[in-house]
Amino acid sequence: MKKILDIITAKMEQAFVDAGYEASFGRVTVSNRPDLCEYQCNGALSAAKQYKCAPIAIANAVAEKLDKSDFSMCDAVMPGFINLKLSDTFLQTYLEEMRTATDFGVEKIGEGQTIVVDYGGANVAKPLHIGHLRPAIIGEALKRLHKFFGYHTIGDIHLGDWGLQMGLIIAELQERQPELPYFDENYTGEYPETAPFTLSDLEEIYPTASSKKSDPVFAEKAHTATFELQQGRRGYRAIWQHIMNISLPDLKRIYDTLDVHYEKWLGESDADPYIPDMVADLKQRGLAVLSEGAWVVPVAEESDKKEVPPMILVKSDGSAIYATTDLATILQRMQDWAPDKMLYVTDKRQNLHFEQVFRAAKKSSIIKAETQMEHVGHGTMNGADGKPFKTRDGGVLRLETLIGDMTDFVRAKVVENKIVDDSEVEATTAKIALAALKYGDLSNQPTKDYNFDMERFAAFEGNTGPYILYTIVRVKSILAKYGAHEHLPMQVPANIYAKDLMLAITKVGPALESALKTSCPNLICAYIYELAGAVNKFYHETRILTEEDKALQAGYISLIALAKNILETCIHILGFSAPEKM
RNA sequence: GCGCCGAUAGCUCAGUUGGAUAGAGUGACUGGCUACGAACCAGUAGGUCGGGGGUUCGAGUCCCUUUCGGCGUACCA
Repeated sequence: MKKILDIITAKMEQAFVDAGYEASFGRVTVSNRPDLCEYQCNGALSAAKQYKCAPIAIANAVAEKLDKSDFSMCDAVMPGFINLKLSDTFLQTYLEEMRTATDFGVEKIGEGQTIVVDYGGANVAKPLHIGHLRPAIIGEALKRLHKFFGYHTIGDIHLGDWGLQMGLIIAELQERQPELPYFDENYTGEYPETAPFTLSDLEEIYPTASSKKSDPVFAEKAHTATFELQQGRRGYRAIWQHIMNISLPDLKRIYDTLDVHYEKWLGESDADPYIPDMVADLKQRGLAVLSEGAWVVPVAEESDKKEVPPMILVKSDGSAIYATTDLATILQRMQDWAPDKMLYVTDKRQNLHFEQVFRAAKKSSIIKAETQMEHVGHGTMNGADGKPFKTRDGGVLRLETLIGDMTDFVRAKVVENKIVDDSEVEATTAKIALAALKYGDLSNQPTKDYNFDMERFAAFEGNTGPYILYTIVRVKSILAKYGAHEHLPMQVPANIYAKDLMLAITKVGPALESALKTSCPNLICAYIYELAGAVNKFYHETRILTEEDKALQAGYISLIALAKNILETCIHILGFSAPEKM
């Protein structure tokens, strides 16, 4: 379906042409003065300079020429705005078409294209912490948004399972249990099937090892272990496999509670087989050069305003670094899936790193010239006091703890309100808590830091996830009381609240599309908050179930059913869902 | 040093290629349930958009400058 703005703009452009002006001045926007009009055109103001005449004269001439068949109002007002209101019949027809179309008639602009969304960044052997929340939530939303627009989407967690962190664990393990066969280079037998450590051991081993990085002797051991692991040392590979076997199920379990699901559970280690040939090729083609003992790919460009350091391909100790695995991963993705677009959702501090990798990928033709590479760098989640999130003892807060705290907080309210039966408390609580957590995060611009305030996010009033859910639940309740409502046609709006709601409904396509194009899920949140507000106002001002005019009543039901479907579609994209009661 | 990002109501944030009176939420105060769910709706108060200069008929938005804060700047990820 055509977007309303496009329909009106086309008419306005024609009116500018008919009045003797350039079509480009005919751009129409949503009104910033809803008290005056629904849509507006400011083109006469900008045209005034070029045509050297009063803007109001142009506005009057254009308004005169405009095809007014779809408008109930078209006013040229000082200093030169053209104010528009849509006619009721136009709106009714448009909504009827939205109602009967697939996905509200939103154009599937991603049809036939493939996108890889890289949005996990979870490290094996390390519990997920609050730093993993944003990439998971934002990435999942962006992936679902692309899917909505028809893209073939592949979400890849890109596990951190290959770098120095693995070497650190191996080195620490060797210090603790040097007698294990994994460390005996002459050992040729089978290694035990059971790991010599548990999940909770791992969760303690890694931080301990990490804190010893400043010890040069230990650091050297860790680097050597990393190198040898990457070279394929048998015992180390066996330890690595143990770590994977223990970590992955736990990671999946937690991502499941967040309703975050990956199509691919690949990691840095899966890029490893591609590295030797890739490095040899880059060296052979002269794209990689030796510098300060390391092989690097110079990626600086003439037009750079800043200094862009070369991308390190092979460290001076011979081992791979994250840039190497990221580049090899791109190679693997191009070979296996040939995506048109790759989206990376990670902390914004990695921006330069991805700039380097993307340039190297392009320079070496690992990607095509037209392959879109985008780094969605997100900001940090801070505590309610605006300072970095810490536990009481100064440690990093585990993601599971955060989810648990939010769940406990919400459960207390659910129990207190006694809306659902005891048997449904947990399921309802989980849905509300997830909505609070995800909406609280996604309603912020991805690039900005924000403060996590549990009481504010889980508040059942204001611009929150629970408010959106509540709106949906209310409508569900009234629809259930009304009965079958799937095939009721739209009606001409009977009051101003109905018309406002209809206008809000028509904006779903544009809202989702700009969220897609800017990789900003917060635009979806802003939209559904506006839509939910329109629903609540309408609901509050209009008696629906007691309406005696049955045709009008059917129109009302059809209207709120459509609004509810849009809200549910949008929250599904955001990654949460509404309960039946709350 | 160089570069990137941010600063808007007490607090948390919007503000769509420059446009009409800078908007929400929250907190404060007030009104609305013998009406489909009051986790809702309505209203009041609260702003020299960090400071200064410039471009423009018009600047929160563009340019310059400056203050403060965060971050990045080749062998961590």
